[in-house]
Amino acid sequence: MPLDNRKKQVLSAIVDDYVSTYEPVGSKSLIERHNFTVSSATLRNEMAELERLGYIEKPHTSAGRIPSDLGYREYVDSLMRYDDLSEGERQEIESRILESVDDITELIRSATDTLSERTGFVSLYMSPRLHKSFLKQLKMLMIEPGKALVVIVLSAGVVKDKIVRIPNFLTGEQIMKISDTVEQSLTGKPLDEITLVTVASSMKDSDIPEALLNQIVYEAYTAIKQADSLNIYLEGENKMLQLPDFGELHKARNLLDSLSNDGMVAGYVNELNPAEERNDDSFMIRIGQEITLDGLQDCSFITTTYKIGDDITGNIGIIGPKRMSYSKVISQINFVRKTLNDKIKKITE
Amino acid sequence: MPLDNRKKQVLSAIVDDYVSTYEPVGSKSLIERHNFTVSSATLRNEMAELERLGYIEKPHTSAGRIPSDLGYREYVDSLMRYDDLSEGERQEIESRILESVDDITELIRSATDTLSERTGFVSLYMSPRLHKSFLKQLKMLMIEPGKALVVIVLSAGVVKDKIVRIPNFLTGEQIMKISDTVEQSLTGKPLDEITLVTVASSMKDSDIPEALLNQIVYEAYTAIKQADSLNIYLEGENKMLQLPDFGELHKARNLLDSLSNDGMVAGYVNELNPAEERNDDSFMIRIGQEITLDGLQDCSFITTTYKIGDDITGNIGIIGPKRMSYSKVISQINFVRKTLNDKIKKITE
DNA sequence: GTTAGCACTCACATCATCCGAGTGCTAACA
DNA sequence: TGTTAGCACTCGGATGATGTGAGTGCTAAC
Repeated sequence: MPLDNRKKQVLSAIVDDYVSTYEPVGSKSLIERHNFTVSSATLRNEMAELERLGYIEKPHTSAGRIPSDLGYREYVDSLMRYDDLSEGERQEIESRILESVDDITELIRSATDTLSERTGFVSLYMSPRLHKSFLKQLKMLMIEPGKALVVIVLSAGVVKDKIVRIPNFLTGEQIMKISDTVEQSLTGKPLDEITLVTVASSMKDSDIPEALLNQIVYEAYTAIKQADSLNIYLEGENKMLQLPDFGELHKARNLLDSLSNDGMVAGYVNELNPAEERNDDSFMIRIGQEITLDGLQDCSFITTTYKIGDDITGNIGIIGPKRMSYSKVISQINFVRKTLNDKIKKITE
Repeated sequence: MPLDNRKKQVLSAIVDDYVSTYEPVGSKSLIERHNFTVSSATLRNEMAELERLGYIEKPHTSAGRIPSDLGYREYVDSLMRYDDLSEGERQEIESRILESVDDITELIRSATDTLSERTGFVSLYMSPRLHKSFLKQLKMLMIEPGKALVVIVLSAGVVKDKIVRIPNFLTGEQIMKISDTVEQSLTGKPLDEITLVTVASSMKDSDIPEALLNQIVYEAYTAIKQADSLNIYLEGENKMLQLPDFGELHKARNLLDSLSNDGMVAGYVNELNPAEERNDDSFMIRIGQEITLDGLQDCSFITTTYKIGDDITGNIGIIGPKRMSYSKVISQINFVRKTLNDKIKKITE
């Protein structure tokens, strides 16, 4: 049963007030701040009803109401109006995100830092998911006997490398030859189609004794696979301590302990990415109890997608208190994403 | 004027008690916990004297005494006894520090993580200082027109790379030739002797028009210099919130805000490294007000040095509350450093 | 030089009290 | 039937008085 119009107004007003004051809002202060044409008594009735429906709740009997997770959800899904950034804000963001650097990672990181600075919350990015990207080059460079550097160039100019062990007696020329062979047979293949078998079979005509190749094959394979590993970068954890939401020490502890487990957070953010083909402009939003990560039930996740070329995507977003100004934050993320994508495009031509 | 024996005992006992209880220690509880042969009244006299000399202080009139920074300093310099780690502890540390990986950075990081886990404090490492290391290889790899990867191999097998812009029309062969030329003239040079002029002059006999080389020269030079940039890695910030020392929110905020400024901390830790040639076993210890970094005056820094080969050093250590068990922490750091150095040696042969 | 004794200090915990913003409910009103 | 005024009630939080106890410095005697 959808909410009637006045209930929507009331809920929206409660969320707005609570977000800006961080105090439970009562019927009387609601009247004072907003242009309701009815009396506080009527609002009390509406509020009682909204509470019965689960959209708002009371911290205790004699206090005002605060939005429940369901209330925030309703607000985000259908009540809030999107803010537009001012020209000044846009310029600030644009100038803050570095583009001079040729390293895409630096670029993404600066976008993430910008997000944290502008929202005052934790921001994050996930490293690009490369399994859809294809191999453009693979070189092996002898570093010293027994040690080589594998350099992998992927579509959109993403470069990864890894030091690997090789048999001690292999010479630089042999390594080059091997790497050329492997490169030739793998070039153009998407990363997720490259398996240990693919790599091995690419070398079966080599004049290096097969038994000796195993180690190299394996190392080259792990180097390729490692390029596709999932990393997360978090920025601005300390800023969360400024928020009243985490003003009690045990809450702050909980929060930071949870966030310090990078792997868990990365896994969760990754899960949020739904169906492969989707609208890039959309946001993944998780509020309060919707979050299945221990210790982050007072938070909300808002993430979206950035793109490198056509095949490679990653996530960028924020983790903030669920009591946040969703419209403001979303419009910030939206513009940062847009700017980031533009600048990535510029760099990768 | 050095402290007489009994004063040393008293100070030492006060530090020990305060560290373990986090409560100001009074004359009576001092008698109870330690085998003093004198009465509490005598201790009170000694304590009044120690206070006059600046080694201990009172939080307020009717409380016990706590060590001052000077008191901790005296304790660290001449009163404490070094702990030995148990066999079990040693084994735990040794097994916790990865050695399977060929990446030295991973190895150092795991040592740092171990430190944080075992002390419950923030641990840190500084990236290796490479200016003393010498260039062993320099390769430029064409990635796509206008873009190349510069790979630098330094002594002790340290590898760095950077993507650089190159003139669009240069071919892969030309790049290889250029990089061979540069490599030939720079190999064996310590990093801090490589300047823009050195790099440029290495190419003056090349058959590429000089004007066009400028960009490459500059990029190669920055790639080399960037390899020597100073990075810091901090681990375990969240653990500090568990400590009573930062049990008040504003203190916790202060602490985390200060620690979040990586650059400041890195600069400070770097400063702590004194004269170039020094005993590697030594520790840099800074206590409370001795620390010139804003917001960290309730902390102590304890850092030491790790080595990669003969030319390359870096720092590893902890930042904890100044009220810490110095002997325990130092022995942990000491053993971690030792283990780390051993494993680095094993990896680099 | 050491010690027992004692008056004094002061942070902290406990408890009682008060205040006020907010609620639900009832009865009257449009 | 929906709206409103009025009212009794709730309860968290602020305020203030009080008591407790660990600790101190000082003095005088050993």
